[in-house]
Amino acid sequence: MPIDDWEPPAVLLTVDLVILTLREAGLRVLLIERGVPPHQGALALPGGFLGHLGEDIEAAARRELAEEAGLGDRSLHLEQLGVYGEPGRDPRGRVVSVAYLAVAPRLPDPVAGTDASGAGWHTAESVLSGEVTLAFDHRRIVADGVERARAKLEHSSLATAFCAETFTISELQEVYEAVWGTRLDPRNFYRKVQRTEGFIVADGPSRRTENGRPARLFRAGPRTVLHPPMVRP
Amino acid sequence: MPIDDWEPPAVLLTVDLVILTLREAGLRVLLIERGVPPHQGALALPGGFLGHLGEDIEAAARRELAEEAGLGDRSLHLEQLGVYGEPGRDPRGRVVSVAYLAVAPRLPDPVAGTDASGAGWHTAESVLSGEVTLAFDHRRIVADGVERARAKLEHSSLATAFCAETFTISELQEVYEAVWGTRLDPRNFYRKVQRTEGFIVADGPSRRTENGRPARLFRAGPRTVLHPPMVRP
DNA sequence: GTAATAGTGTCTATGAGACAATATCCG
DNA sequence: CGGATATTGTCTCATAGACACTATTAC
Repeated sequence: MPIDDWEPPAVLLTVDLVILTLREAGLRVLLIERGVPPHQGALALPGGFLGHLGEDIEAAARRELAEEAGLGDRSLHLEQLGVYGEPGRDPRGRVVSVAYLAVAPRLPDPVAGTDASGAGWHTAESVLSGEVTLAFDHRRIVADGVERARAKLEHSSLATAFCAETFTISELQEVYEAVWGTRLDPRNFYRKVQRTEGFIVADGPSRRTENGRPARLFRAGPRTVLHPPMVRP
Repeated sequence: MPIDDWEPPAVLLTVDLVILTLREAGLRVLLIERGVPPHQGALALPGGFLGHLGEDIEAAARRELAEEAGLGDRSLHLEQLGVYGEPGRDPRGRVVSVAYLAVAPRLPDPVAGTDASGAGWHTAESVLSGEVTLAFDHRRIVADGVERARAKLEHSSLATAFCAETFTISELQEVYEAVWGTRLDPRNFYRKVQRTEGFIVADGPSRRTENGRPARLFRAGPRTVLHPPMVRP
């Protein structure tokens, strides 16, 4: 019951980033090593406080993407994941965090000092299984981010955000297999993707050196929602 | 670039509620008439500031559900919708709002003073079309809430949250038709829902007076995610 | 009986999944 | 040529959607 001179309480706002990408062994999430208390030295998601009172929240997310992950120039997929504001989640006081999900194409190690247990790309599995311990409630945020990505692969063209500008259908299939953790039939996948109007559009005639027949190149099409959806086995 | 004595800025936190239900003419959203500036007298979503610094955000949402909507006792579906924190959205300063989506079963007029243009259940259509004007960015929040509900009807058992404890299959169908704004074939709907294991379970043998053959009664089953999903036409 | 709604049966078109077959590269 | 991957073709099964039909109430 507000009294006459009641003033609403003010909270500290942070953004946290779940940045996903694909590397050799599959789905990875970018972790940094905290340089300041609390949880100094522990692994955590990139992120930080709102820079100033007038900063837009998504702008703050993009700023942290640049500052903490070195992913400033690129225009990667970024979407809001949710708010994590449980009292007591941060010893510095009432800190409410807005989590964002970012998806980056394959790229070289972005952060410095990637020693075995330090900052860098960790497999999603190692984080979700608890093999790697994160500060705050960041493990839960990663879990929510991975689940969001898995769900959006079904109904949106998010998978193309894991790929470079142009890509082959097999590369796109690897995205689905890595994020979902399943195997898909290349032949059925091929047709399914092609028949989904506007999902991918042909680019160059073909590419590829490695081995076997060269594959055609595609790029992301105009469609962002998929009808019918890709089905998770 | 943080300087040595830099202090993170503090923001004011509010919760806003998109409370959906079904009434005669279809999908409705609960709006209140603002009693204080800014936008005094205008229609807006129920909501308000965090009560005190230690209040959990979802708890604040439930508190507002009780205080502003008179829906305290009931245990309705409540899920986080997202954060709306654009600078300038609220003239009182930097106000960041966490929006929640609530779904209520059919119930009598909950709030007082339901005059034509005042507080009460407004059709979702009138809000989305702009026929009814809302304060702040609340129209966008309603749009996001409705779209969330539409999407979740496909893949979750959210539809049962629009129904009473027990319901008939036709009543469940009315939920889908109202939220999606489409017509469905009762016969195919009937089988589809029945074949989705765990979605609904039989309750009483039958009920219903109105007209025609009495319908069997069901209640929500244990399953919350639907495989395969209900498909939006 | 008729009107009305509940519930069942059946047919068809479409898409998913299995998998054979062909194409095109490397060596 | 053989090995590898890309791409196409075909078959089968499950399901969505259309819709005839039966069942059970009120009048």
